[in-house]
Amino acid sequence: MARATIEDVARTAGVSVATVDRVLNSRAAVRPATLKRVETAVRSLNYRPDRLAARLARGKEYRFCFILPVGNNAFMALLGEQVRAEEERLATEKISIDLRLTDVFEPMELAATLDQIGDVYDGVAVVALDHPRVKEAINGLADRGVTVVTLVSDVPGSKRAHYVGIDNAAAGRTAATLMGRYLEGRTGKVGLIAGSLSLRDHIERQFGFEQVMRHDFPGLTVLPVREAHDDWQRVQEAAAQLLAENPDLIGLYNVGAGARGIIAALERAGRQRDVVFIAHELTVDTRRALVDGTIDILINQDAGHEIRSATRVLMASADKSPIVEAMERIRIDIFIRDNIP
Amino acid sequence: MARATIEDVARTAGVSVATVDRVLNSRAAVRPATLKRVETAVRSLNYRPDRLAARLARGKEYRFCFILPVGNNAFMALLGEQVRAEEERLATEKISIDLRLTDVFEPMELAATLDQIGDVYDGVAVVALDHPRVKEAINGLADRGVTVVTLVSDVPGSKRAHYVGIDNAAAGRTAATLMGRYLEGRTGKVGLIAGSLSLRDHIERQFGFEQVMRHDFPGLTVLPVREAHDDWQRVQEAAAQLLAENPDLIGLYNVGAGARGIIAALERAGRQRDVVFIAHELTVDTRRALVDGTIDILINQDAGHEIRSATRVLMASADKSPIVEAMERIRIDIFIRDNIP
DNA sequence: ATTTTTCTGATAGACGCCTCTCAGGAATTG
DNA sequence: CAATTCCTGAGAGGCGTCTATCAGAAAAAT
Repeated sequence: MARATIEDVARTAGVSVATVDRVLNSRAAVRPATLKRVETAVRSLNYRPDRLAARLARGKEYRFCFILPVGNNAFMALLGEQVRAEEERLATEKISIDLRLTDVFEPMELAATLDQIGDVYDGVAVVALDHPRVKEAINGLADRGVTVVTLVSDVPGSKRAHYVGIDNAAAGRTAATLMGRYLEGRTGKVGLIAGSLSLRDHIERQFGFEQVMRHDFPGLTVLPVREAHDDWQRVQEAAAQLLAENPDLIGLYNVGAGARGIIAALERAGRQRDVVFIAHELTVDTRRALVDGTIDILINQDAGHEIRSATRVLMASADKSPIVEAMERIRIDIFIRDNIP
Repeated sequence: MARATIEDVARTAGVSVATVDRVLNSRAAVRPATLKRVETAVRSLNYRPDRLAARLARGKEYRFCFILPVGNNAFMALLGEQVRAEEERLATEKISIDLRLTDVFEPMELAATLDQIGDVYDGVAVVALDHPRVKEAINGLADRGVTVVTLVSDVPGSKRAHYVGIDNAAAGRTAATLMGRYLEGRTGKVGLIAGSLSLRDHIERQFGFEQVMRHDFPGLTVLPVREAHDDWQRVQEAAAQLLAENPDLIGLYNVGAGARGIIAALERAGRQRDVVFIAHELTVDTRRALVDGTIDILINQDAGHEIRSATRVLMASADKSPIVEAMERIRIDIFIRDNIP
């Protein structure tokens, strides 16, 4: 009942181990008849090479590179921490991970970083900007045989092998539905603050949010979006202004980062309780605000999960093994006071 | 820059490979002085044995057993599927998993099943009932050296190595807060239907729910819980009765399984829109009802994640390797129409 | 039928670690 | 100081797969 080995396959197929290996790893030409016999044996024994032994024998050290944005973005810092943790964890498995920081708001710089990446890496994971130049750089890497995975923000139409992140339009719709239900029966204005409208994830969230708002909650008026570049100080200014100009503001959705600024603005105005505030990403700031009641709902993507998923996908692509779809789907987490992890 | 091997450690410590091995696997007595030298070398080289090579060399096939409840419980069926999927997935890694079904509502039967489990297994994962006899059986297994992990429902105070599941009191509080916010400003009655009050997870959820309701939403009156044994037909009867007796029922929380029954009752009474309905676990039935709007909020625990987490924990315990806490924490997922996976 | 060309078998040597044996050296006891 | 017990070194063999080589067998081409 023990697992079948390559020798068992060879024996039942009546061929040598070498031939089985030739078939399995398409190493050399094998006559169709022999090929068929091997394949039959593999199936009948339900043989699948032992991953551990294979990796050991190949003796290959996988090298991956993660490219994250620089800056004082709490969520990105979290991602960075997780990359380091993953690196540490995978050190026992012949996998090394490098972490590079670059300016996300600068497509040219990001593209240059991508271009420079040598062929030392088997795979690259990048928090990307949806820009033609960046797309081109990603395609260049892919053409050179490097697996590219986009992280958090996708570049659709590029040759990236996989996108690791949430469905941002759905996240926006989620925010809208919850906002609408929390404000059920009331009328008033809802404000929106985004990082940058050149970040694909932000536009998509905004799109989803406004779509649901318009369709399902006509009593709520969505104000024009304000851009604040994911910098909490600029976010705070925008929020303060929004609050001052709209005494009847009853909802606030922070599409991007920098929730800290809104928290400060709300508390300064003393309107934490009056405004339903929905933000993204669980960080030290948002966690506290959620417990305090300043933030009513937090929409989150699990940074640790994303990093681990990205490496799993890169590994699978490196040794051509399949991935478990369900395992790699990043969920849109909803956190309220009571279910914070 | 390549990873250090056991030979490197031996060399820098000035001892033999055998001695390093003795230290690492506490195989035989080693003089304190030598031990210290080896430990220093290990640290300075940041040596950590290659997991793959170790597992290969040990050549051990791990055998785990999962014990799940029989019956027509959709969530449990899902768990079963996931066990089978995991078994398939891990076949390439020398890990075999058996699945046994037993009646959860019968402590004696469950305990008997646990007692019978031979020493063939390295680990057991069980959806347990919190009952003295069951606790005893779990302790018996643990004493025999079998790692036991409780799944979905815990048995506190037992010698289980780990609990894989959500914090059910928090889940109950989560349900209550969302219910309260959705019903903000309104007054009326809220009904509760549970599976069995001898299931620990159900009591805890109920407890959490009532706690928050009482404290934060005095305008809502929680009716006495009804038990319906997780059977959708009995659940339907209970729900129908509840609806008939309480025309001012505006909220319904299904603590256990059998949401299908409530969905049917609500639809038959034509009150899907008037009652805020919160249920647990994403299944084909609840998914549809969520999309339709009959269910307003679904609280979920990811079956796939739980099964994978359980095997990871069992494996880690088997080869004494550490686990990543964050990876094994089962989240309380909140699903609304818009973020269903 | 003979010469090529194409397949196949046998086998050895990694990969990094585990497990066990055996002999000899070191420390401990009397 | 001898006798005992305790440590340590050296090394072999194995885990399941990969990679490579080389000779010989089978098929294809001449």
